[in-house]
Amino acid sequence: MNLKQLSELLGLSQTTVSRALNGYPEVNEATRERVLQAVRETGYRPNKAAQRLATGKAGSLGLVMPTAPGHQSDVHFGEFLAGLGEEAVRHDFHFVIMPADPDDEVAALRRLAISGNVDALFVAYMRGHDPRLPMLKSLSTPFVVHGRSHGTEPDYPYLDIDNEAAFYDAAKLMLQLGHKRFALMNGPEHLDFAIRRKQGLESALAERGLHLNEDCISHTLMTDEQGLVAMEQFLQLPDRPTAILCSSTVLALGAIRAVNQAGLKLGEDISLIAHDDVLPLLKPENFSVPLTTTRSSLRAAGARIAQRLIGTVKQTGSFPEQELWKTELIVRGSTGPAPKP
Amino acid sequence: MNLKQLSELLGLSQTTVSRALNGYPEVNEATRERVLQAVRETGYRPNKAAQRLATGKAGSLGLVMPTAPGHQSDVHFGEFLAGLGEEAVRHDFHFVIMPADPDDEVAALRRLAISGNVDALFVAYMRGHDPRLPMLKSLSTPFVVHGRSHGTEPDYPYLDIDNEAAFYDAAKLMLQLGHKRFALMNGPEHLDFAIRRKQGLESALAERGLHLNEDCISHTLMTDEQGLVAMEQFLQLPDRPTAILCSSTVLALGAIRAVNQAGLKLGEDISLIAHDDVLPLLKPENFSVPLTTTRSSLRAAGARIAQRLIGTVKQTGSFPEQELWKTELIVRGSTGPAPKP
DNA sequence: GGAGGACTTCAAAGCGCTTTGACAAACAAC
DNA sequence: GTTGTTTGTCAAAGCGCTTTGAAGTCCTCC
Repeated sequence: MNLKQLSELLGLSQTTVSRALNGYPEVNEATRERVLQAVRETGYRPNKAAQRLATGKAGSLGLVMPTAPGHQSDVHFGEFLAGLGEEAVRHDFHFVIMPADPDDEVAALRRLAISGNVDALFVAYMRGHDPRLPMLKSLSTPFVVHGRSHGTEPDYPYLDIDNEAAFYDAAKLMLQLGHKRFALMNGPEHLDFAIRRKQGLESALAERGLHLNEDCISHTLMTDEQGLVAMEQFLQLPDRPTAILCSSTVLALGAIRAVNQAGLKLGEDISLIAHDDVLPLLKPENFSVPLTTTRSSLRAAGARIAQRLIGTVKQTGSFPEQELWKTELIVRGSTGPAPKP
Repeated sequence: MNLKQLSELLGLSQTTVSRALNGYPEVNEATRERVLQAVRETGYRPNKAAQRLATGKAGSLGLVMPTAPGHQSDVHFGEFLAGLGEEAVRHDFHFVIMPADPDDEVAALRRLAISGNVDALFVAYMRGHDPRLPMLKSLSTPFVVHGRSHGTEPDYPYLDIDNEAAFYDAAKLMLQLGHKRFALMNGPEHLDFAIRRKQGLESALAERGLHLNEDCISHTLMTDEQGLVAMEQFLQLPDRPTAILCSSTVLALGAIRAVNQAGLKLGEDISLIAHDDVLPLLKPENFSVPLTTTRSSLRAAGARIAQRLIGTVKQTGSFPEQELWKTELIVRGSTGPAPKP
């Protein structure tokens, strides 16, 4: 059943039926009702590809999903997608997800944009000097970045959390508790949030004349295994750190296993603050020792970005181009006074 | 840059350029090379919507993502998507994801299929007597179901794991270890896998003349919190169970917290076997007491389904309509002999 | 020298929708 | 009775691609 058949069935032109369906005012209400009735009876649905072709709008957001045979799937991605979805479902938008090898992201994003399949793009996993930004700016597809790109003029639309402040505050708390020896379990070095969190920690330390030793920084994928390995290494250091900042509750999961295996007590021998993306699976309060965290909901960020993107596409309302969300520092049991030497 | 412009630029007809790009044999190799060169220089990409409209094929798989403001995002979904993606990326397929309220799944799936936006559908979270099956059969869009639907003639294409055998085997192991009092921590009651796993357990018990008490069955969402709650209730039963079968490592996570909090020892006081979907975040070997599991990779299932769907769309090769994968029973530390009374 | 083939290329139709510009019909105003 | 204004409807063009059917060119072979 297509528009032509439907209009023949009704003895109307395609124009009139199309307008009746799309809410145009120049259609007699009685006619519109007849059309709607026929749609209900026949189950007619407009062909999206044709609509897209005719209007240039498709009601869809595009994103690139990094994937590869060996590539670990990322819980953060799923959670973010849930946030996007929550908002998209309200506006009858859908997603076009292009899976791509992480090394091929620029090209994949470009393909997606130019394909004419999406109205707007969402971009994540930002790096320092991210090569996708110049590319995106040269295109006419609207986009919003989750995160920022260190080293690039911040003149693009983004939503980020204040990673630097988050880790600055976390470090401050540790300092107040008397900790002097810090370690940082961070995400991959090239990622923007990792850069900023490190800066946040370092500037808090610098204020007290302290310095972060290279041995006490790990940059790894955000998996619990990597957390375990990194923590094991920290614990073997001659002058082992007592204050750990950790970029994810996922890393913390492994880190805490290492602490337990070493027979140490979290919140006494070792204090730890993790960044909490509010993953449903890893609630900080559910850890055997509840975790002190810097918190910001990934899902809420997803919903907000969807809102901005859809608003832009539909031209309803205007939004700030740049948003920087503060994180909350939530103190629980995993932080305590520095142990006496 | 569109096909018309490109062909004018080259002084060729649209036909020839189109054929050159799509690998048709009736194009002079020299001409094809010229076209390809021009594509490289101009960055031309065909408009997908137009291609879709012209060919009826879009190179996309459709799926419905259950979501709602209060709805917990599901790690299993993300992991499955990763599997689909892994395969899709090889064939330059993408996904169209329609977020939908869980109560609206049938309609959402229908919309997605009829929209003409997808070549094939993937369907999950199967229920007993699933209402989506009759609907799907009435459409002409190819689809593959992950799971099965208890109570429906199995004449539709599916990929499932042998849930019944998995839990039958798990129960057998427990029985051999001398356990007599069983409990089941299952997923939502209406879901197909939950039905079959329960059957598997019950038939193993029946062989020994044992019976599963209603108190000893929980049907909940697969979250760690629900696991905690369910286990707490089991532990308060007057004649508390010693053998727990658990439908997910996520549930097990909470369950084990409850066991620990009760001061009991996993693998001694309580034995537990969980089903392991091979989530990267929850490796059974990383639990403080490594978990005995029935294992089947969700990600592998996703990849396989993508393979089947894409194969069907592209008409390359043929695949079995129905596949039933065996799970592996992997014995680790969480199972031990039944405690002496 | 003309028939038959192989090889290339092209103009035009069509996919299903939206939108432009034209046009009846009905009514109001002069 | 003409003109002007709404109101509701339509035919046709166009979105960017693929594909059909036709046709031009160049060989080969009798």
